[in-house]
Amino acid sequence: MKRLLERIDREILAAGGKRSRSRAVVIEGFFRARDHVTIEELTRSVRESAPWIGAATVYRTLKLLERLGYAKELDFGEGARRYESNLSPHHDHLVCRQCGTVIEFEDTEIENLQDLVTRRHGFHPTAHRLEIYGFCRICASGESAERVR
Amino acid sequence: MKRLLERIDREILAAGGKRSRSRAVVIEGFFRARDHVTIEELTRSVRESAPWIGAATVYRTLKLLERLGYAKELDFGEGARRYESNLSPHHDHLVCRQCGTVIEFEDTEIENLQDLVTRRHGFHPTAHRLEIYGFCRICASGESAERVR
DNA sequence: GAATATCCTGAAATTGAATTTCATCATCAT
DNA sequence: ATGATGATGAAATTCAATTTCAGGATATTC
Repeated sequence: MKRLLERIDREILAAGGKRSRSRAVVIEGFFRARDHVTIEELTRSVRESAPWIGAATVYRTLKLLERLGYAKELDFGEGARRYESNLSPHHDHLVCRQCGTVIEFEDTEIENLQDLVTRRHGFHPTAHRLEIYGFCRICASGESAERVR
Repeated sequence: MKRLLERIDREILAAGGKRSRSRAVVIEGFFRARDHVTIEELTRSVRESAPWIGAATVYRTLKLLERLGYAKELDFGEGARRYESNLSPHHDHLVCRQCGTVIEFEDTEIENLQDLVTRRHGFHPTAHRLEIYGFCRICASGESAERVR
């Protein structure tokens, strides 16, 4: 984690940016937070230890991390976007409409078929999004206790 | 087309709704418009023949069509949502980031693999979205003339 | 270690799509 | 015709996201 933060720091400097206390707190908070956080959730969380931090800074910092390739923006159609760290390999998402749980999965076969489709249309892909919405095992079984989010 | 509009009319009546001139214009405009329109585009278009129609009515009418199963809401991350008619069979989208062209494709193999994935996680799918972003044949070849949208 | 250019900040203002409110009008059932 | 209720357009509101702005912090140059 320390090494990661230092590396990001160096990249920001190399790109003409400067260090800042607030940004450091947000970046570390982001990597420590559970994945798929909203800006609002992350803001609330970093403010516990650094209450002066404004939401605008959190927005700005996550855009920055996205530009540097360390974060990915997600949109599960909830109104607010979510962010995940981009350290783990590519994957897609199962999103439970009841409890909000997000299950990540990886399927190289699907990816291969996607490549076939794009090739068939002479299309040059740069990114894709695949989300499957529905009910997770627990919620589908009716045991659904409470809404997590 | 006439039969379709009449059928929708009947369904609205059956559900306790009433007819209205504005709504009829919007619905017909929607099915006549090219696919994947934004509310703003559709509003502009219906106002050519019915300038009194407000944007709120277009929003409301498309939500209604969605509820009845005749329209689908799309979000290509452009800020504004798009809508497509839900008459043709299920398909996914290739979205060109240069010219905005949307290519529809259908791939039952991908769908099957998706089912496998969900089953593997005990997940009960209700919907999914798969979009591949990149550059269409024309834009990728550099001939890209102008931005259509 | 001062000077300075420039970046970063938090608060507040702004944007823009989407939704809601509200007074009025239109449509359906009787 | 009449009454009940749905639908309308304009305006107000919501809400996430972005931008503005004046002040503060940080790197760089000497």
